Amino acid sequence: MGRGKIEIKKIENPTNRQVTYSKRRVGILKKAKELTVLCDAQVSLIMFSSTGKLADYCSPSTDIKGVYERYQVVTGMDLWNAQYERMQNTLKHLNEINQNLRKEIRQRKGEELEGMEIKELRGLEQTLEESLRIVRQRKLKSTRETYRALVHELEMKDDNPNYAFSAENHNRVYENSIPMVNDCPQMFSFRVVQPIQPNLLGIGYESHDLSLA
Amino acid sequence: MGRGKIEIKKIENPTNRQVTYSKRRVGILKKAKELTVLCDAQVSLIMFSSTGKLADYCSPSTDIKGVYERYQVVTGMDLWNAQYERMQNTLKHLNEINQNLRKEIRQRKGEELEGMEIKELRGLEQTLEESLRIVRQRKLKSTRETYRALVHELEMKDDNPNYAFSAENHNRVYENSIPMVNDCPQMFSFRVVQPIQPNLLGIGYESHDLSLA
DNA sequence: AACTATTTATAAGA
DNA sequence: TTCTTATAAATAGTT
Repeated sequence: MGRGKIEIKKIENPTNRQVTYSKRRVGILKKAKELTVLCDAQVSLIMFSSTGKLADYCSPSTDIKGVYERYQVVTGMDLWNAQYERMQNTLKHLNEINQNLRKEIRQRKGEELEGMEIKELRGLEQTLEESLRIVRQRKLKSTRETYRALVHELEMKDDNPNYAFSAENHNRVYENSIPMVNDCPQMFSFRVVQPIQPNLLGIGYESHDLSLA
Repeated sequence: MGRGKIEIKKIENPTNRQVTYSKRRVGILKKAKELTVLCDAQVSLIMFSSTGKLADYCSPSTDIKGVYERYQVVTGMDLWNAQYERMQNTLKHLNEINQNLRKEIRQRKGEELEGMEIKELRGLEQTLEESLRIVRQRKLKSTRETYRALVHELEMKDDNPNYAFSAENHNRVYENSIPMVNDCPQMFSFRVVQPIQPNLLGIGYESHDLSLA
């Protein structure tokens, strides 16, 4: 496409080469843009001249990073460094650990006991018994403290008739946190931490029966 | 350059668009190759069709990785950070999940009950009771099965005096499944499963007391 | 950088 | 898809 046909081989004259590069660079960039628009394609074109000058084009729907990432996904090519691989391994490892933790929880819930030997079952039974003992102890302690707080409050009311023990007050006091006049209040303040993914991070001990013990 | 001039805008007819893409893809690839050869340039061309199909060219003097590294050097752009940050977030997230799973396990063990409200304690108590019930049921089932196996073996011995009830035989039969003649755990071998990373992956129900139940 | 003869790319049709 | 072909577009050599 010119005054004469040329052979496709390196142009030895540097000036001619540079001139041809300039012309063709414009041409191919135009082609890339047209392809993007006409055909709704994603195109990334990067060129370095023999003198090292950079010219590039990238479809507006994305950027170099995006194209690069997509390219590596499609080709499965490892474009990233050792650090990336290390991170992937860590990621994989953490996932395995989490799977195992989930399994332990399921077993502690009495699910998925099929593969367990009797010795393991006995060990699990013992830890559950111990846990239950501790939790009951704790619950008892909590209950006693709440009771003491209530008694204390009633005593204050008796001692001081001006003390407002209204229904509102009562509700407010017992609704979320229970102030311990003579004990540790932080025990009852419960901060709800918003999990990033509730279904993954949540810890729930669903109460089967909410009536008082 | 065709039977008629076309406007450079998206070709709405999908078939035409695909056909044009195919033709122009060939054309631009040819241009890229020619530019490489004629002008001794480094060219990287990556194209995704609107259907997601990849086509690419890269000068033989380098590869995609090399071109992008060079691009990075010249532009000062960090192509890795986006991906790296995303992975770091995933890592962080997995770690949070991990922490929460560990916390749930600790609480199911009766540890770290300090921050819990009485309602939660009651829920935990109930789930532990339920778990314990299931585990005991399972243990009982295991025990019965082992007992039946033992009885069966003894019957075979009675019926057939030639049946070898040697020490070896005995060990083989009772090595993994546990015969409960009088519920004697230390009698049996305890297989320790080596975790991949003991401190991270192991599931252990450490028996607090190995004396007979 | 412009010009323009010529080659090349490709749009439309088969 | 592939081939054909008229025509548009790109560009080699020139100025």
